[in-house]
Amino acid sequence: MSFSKPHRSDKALVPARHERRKDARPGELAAAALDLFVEKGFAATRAEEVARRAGVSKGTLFLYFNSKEELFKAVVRENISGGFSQWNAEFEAFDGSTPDMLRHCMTLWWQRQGNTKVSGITKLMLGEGKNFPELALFYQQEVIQPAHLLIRRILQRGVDRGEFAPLNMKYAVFAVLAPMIFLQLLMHSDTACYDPAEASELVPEEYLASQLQIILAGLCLRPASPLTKKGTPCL
Amino acid sequence: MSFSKPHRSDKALVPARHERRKDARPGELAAAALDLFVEKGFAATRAEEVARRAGVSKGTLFLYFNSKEELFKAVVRENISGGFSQWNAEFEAFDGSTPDMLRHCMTLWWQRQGNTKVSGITKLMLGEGKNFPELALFYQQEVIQPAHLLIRRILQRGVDRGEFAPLNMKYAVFAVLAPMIFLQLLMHSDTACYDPAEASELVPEEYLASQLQIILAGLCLRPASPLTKKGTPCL
Amino acid sequence: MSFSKPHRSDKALVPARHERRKDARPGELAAAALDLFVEKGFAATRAEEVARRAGVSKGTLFLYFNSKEELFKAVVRENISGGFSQWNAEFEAFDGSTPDMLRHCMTLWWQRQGNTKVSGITKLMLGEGKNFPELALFYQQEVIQPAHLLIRRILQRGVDRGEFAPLNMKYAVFAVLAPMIFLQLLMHSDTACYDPAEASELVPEEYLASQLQIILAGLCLRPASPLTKKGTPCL
Amino acid sequence: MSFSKPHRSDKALVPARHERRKDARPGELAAAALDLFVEKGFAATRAEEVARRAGVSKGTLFLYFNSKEELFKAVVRENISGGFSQWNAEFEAFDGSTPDMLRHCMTLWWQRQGNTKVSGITKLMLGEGKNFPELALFYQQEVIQPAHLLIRRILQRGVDRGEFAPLNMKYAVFAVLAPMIFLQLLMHSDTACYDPAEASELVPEEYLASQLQIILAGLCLRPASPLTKKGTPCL
DNA sequence: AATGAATGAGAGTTCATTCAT
DNA sequence: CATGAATGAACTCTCATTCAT
Repeated sequence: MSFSKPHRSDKALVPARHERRKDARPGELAAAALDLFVEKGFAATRAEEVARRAGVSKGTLFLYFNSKEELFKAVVRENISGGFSQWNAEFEAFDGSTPDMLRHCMTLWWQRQGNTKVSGITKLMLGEGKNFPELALFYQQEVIQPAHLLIRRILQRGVDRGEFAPLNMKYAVFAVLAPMIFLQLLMHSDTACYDPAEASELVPEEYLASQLQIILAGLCLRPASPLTKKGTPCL
Repeated sequence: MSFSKPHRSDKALVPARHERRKDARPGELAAAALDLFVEKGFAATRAEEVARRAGVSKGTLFLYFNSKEELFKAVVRENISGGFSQWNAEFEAFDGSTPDMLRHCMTLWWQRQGNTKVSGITKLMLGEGKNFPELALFYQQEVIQPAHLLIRRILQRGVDRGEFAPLNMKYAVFAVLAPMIFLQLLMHSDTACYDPAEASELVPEEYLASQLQIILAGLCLRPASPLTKKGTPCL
Repeated sequence: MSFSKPHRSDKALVPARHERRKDARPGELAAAALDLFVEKGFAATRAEEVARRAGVSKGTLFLYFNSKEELFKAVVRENISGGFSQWNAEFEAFDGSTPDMLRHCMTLWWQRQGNTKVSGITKLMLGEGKNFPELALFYQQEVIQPAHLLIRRILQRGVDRGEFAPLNMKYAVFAVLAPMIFLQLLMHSDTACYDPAEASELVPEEYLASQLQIILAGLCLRPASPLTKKGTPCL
Repeated sequence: MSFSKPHRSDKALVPARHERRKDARPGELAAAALDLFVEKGFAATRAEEVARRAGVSKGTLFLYFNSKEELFKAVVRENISGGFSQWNAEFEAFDGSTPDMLRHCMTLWWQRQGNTKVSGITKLMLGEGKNFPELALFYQQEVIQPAHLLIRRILQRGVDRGEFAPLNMKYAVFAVLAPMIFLQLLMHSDTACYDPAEASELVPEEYLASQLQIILAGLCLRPASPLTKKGTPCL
């Protein structure tokens, strides 16, 4: 660390105004893109508008991102997949009970992502993924899989520590994910799908808590329930 | 009669090909449009492809529908809003308990619509509604409002017959709707959002049953629960 | 004449209803076409609308006229060029002075054509002729040339009878035609070009009379006037 | 300085090709559009052809003008309505007699506009105005009204200075305008309406002069003439 | 590095004309 | 004869992407 080349670190310490702009550009563009992708979707967002909102010209956008799809990937990396190392670190560091961990994660997730523009990306992928196979694949690898893995690790921890009964993992992961996805959709479905007045009746934090309670209730030895596939001893 | 040569008078019974096509066209086009709208979304579906899939030329499509938006409206009318009169008739005719009615409706809905291409329309509106305000308004009026009304009538019946406790209707309606919407989304989110293998773990019928059970459990006098807003005596 | 074949003449005497329609069709179509051509121009008039206004289907129109251009030609023939034989006959029969003849012709023309939908055809050709060379040629041959010829004959009669001085014919013909054309344009220039209130100030009959008076005043030996090209002894 | 190599600082003086084009484009496009509108009319002129004639691609046209109608408006502004401030300034500055002013204006108008492609716009509006109501309205406001106002001011000046008798303004304005409009039509009616050979017989300058003479003759107290409506004391 | 003018493939839509019935 | 369903070329306008400056 202390032996890094001087030039780069000089710049890092006292960047010229011009330089600072330059370094900031990709982030500013990705931020503008996030806004617009969430607002209009991927296909309906025009590259020029992203650039304008970031205060640069259309050409500059393509200077930093080779295509609209690359821009989208950057948005995902910066806002979602980039966070998994922290999530995983937090997982390692946590030392309470697994039900507490699950509750804690859910709360953090809600604050960091669910209750944020970022949740619009989930909705976007749901709606447009099929039309942009490369993005779908990217999202699978960068978001879906790490997320599933993380949840799986949490659940497995509960099983390993004897807090949870043995689980049909695929199903259990999904049970955790479902209410999160649903909430994200709800948050971005203004006039299109619900009378906003009615949609706003649902208090997200309470909804998450109740769903979590139900899930946790299912994470112990019980006879078959409607939530359980025939034959699976437990969630 | 059955062995007579085809007369002109048979025309009424077996319309000439020319005429039969004419009557069939709108339906064929709407069917092709449903397929493609569900597959690609509204904006990404090209009019010409709808026509081609219906076996006609681009011009023919516009012979029957003045615009792509009108085509979409026809798809909605034909597949969703047109069915509300039947739903309402069935509501009137039913004479079991209201919990039974709710279960019955859910089952029927799943067979008729949820477990069908039609459910893709819900997803489509969720994703693209904001970009097509006229369609969003149409969908609100033709689908959302009648659906909400129907559910509300069912719940109110339960209250009126003393089966359910007094309800905060807006919230209760939404509680019924939420799992239905979620399922529809799930069904049309192939590679985009979940490892299909995992998504398929969820058995829709069981999911619906379990959600219904939870809802029904909430439909009687109880103290405040996480599902209940502060102060509301019941779901 | 008396020996003509019976079949055709039977039909001519007592045409079946069906037949009568059939014979009337071309005229009805041409009449509808005249209305619409005058109202919207040639290019902007849709074949289907002509058919609808004539109470037949689009296909029927093309049964009687091979193309929109042929339809236009029929309109011209029926309403303009077909009248030249009568004009010429009247020319032969007239036996007053030539100035009187000119006045008489102008008046008749105003009643028969100028003050009529037909005048819209002149405007139409002026505006769209260049875009439809075949129609332009047809109109030249069927309308412009006969009209010029007729006027020329009238003027020549005046010269021959010693009523007019020798004329530079091309120019003189044009002097007669100009106010007629101008009036026709004015009649079909609603809101597009003049405040209708103002345009209506001009009384066509008086305008024609005054122009005629000026022209007639020019039809005798005089020194060069502004209306005369340098060197031409007279109009 | 004149022999120095081109520096960057020369840029302001001799803008780079790239930039010069940008400033020039709208004008080039409007010029090409003027040519084609006059040649073929508004509806029959294809956007792509305008672009091609201006040496750019279809997309470039719409970079500068939001629609074909906006392009037309720009043509009108650039070639006609933009000139009214100069006309009005010249009106203020002129200090000869009003008949002289009228003659002078007519001459200038002929040089600047009548004897120019621009006169084709008048013909175009006459022919197509009804089919493009928004353009008709624009033309009314930007051309017809200012033109009428200007002529009215000239005539009123004559009245105020005692050179002309009191006038029925609406009618008088129109008397001045009529020959101007007629000439413009004539100039753009090649093969469509007249044997070009014949049309060319009319010498525009002489035609204008003669018409002006007639009008001026009418601008003094006289008993009713054919040019005067019954009851109006003067033109 | 940054610009923004330029491109051109394609989208929805229109309409004269054809032809099976 | 009459129909009107069907066609497909043509039109205006959009936008991701390129590239000269």
